[in-house]
Amino acid sequence: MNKKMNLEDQLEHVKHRVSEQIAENMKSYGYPATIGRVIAAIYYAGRALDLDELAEHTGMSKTRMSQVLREMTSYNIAEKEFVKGSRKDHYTVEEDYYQTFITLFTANWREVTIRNKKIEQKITEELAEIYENEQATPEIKAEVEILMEDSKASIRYFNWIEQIVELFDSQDIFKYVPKDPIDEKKKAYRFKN
Amino acid sequence: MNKKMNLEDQLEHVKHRVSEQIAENMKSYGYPATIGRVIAAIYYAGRALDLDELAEHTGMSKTRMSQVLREMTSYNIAEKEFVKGSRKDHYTVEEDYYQTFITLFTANWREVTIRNKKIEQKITEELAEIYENEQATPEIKAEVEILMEDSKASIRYFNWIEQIVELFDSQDIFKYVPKDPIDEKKKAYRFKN
DNA sequence: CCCGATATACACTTTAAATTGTACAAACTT
DNA sequence: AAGTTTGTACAATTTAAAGTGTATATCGGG
Repeated sequence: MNKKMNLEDQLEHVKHRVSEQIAENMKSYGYPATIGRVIAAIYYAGRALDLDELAEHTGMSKTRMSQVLREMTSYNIAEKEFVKGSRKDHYTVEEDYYQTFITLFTANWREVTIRNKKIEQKITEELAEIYENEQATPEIKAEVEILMEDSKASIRYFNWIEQIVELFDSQDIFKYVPKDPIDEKKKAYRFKN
Repeated sequence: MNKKMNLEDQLEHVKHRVSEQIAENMKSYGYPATIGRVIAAIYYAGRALDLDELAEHTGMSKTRMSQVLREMTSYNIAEKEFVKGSRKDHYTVEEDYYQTFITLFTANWREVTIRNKKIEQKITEELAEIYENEQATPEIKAEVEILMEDSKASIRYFNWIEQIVELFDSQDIFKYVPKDPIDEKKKAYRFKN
């Protein structure tokens, strides 16, 4: 630790570290790190920021900010906020950690289930076609039946995933794994600013 | 769909599609797609495979197989199985979808909590140091206090994540979101082969 | 103790994802 | 209507991740 740093710089250093930490966590969620930097920037600013300000704070191009904020709004972890007298789009972000987890987790897995159910649909059709082909030998038919079973098992699994998603999305998860009581309280005045 | 394909080829085509589907899903879990191809290869083979066989089935290099299987064993979704009369390492994989989800989910989030708790530790120390510096003005101290609160909130959140991990790892999740009854039954004779 | 077989270390190549810069369209100002 | 300001499309570049090939250490069998 550089002892010559003044206290303001040390504070900035801490904030930067937190920002990188959130960025890294976004990667673990399966999303671009830049999302984390944007969240940190807006959080520390304490107000909605526009694309130029975000580019400034993150040290990235405005183009990238545009891309990332679009992605974030699509997941509902950022939203535009009207600012009087300004033509620029200003963005706020979800600041509740629990909610961000839930939102990103569910967005990811919803996508997965939709994709997989579509594929299973196609596979089922393809298998039925093979099965009904008059050239199908008993051996072939037996193998088709196994693959059909696999497909059904896969669908059952994705139904379970859907229910998991629903468990989080509905907030019911907190019934089984409660938030820390302190955070429970905070919710009450979260929108005071 | 190419009508000239014979039925065996059509079956292979379905299997290949499933393999790619699992591969794609691994990416959504945040792991390399190749893991999915390895799982599919071993599943369809119906027995433990060695690195050369896996390279053959996946069309990839043996080196890559070595890397991926090491990664998989580290997550406990693959394990070596002794095969009499062979010097090669043979691998089996976890075939239960639910369990694979749980294993990969918990591996990922455990890593995240460990990493973040370490960082919060450092940040707390750094903030304490700033706070106790005799040059710290009241404004600085006030800001440190806010950052300290943030840090504590972060730790509370990661404690919650740890509990979520435990919920899955302990299989308690199935109490709240049960498996499909059919899969529940299957468990009983899963190890018959 | 040497030989062939195996897995992997390591440096390199390829592929995919993140990021940028330029150009332009839409909306606003005068 | 000409001139700004803003956001973003699109192609190009950079960076990071996945994958390969050669070289080598390790092990078991003769």
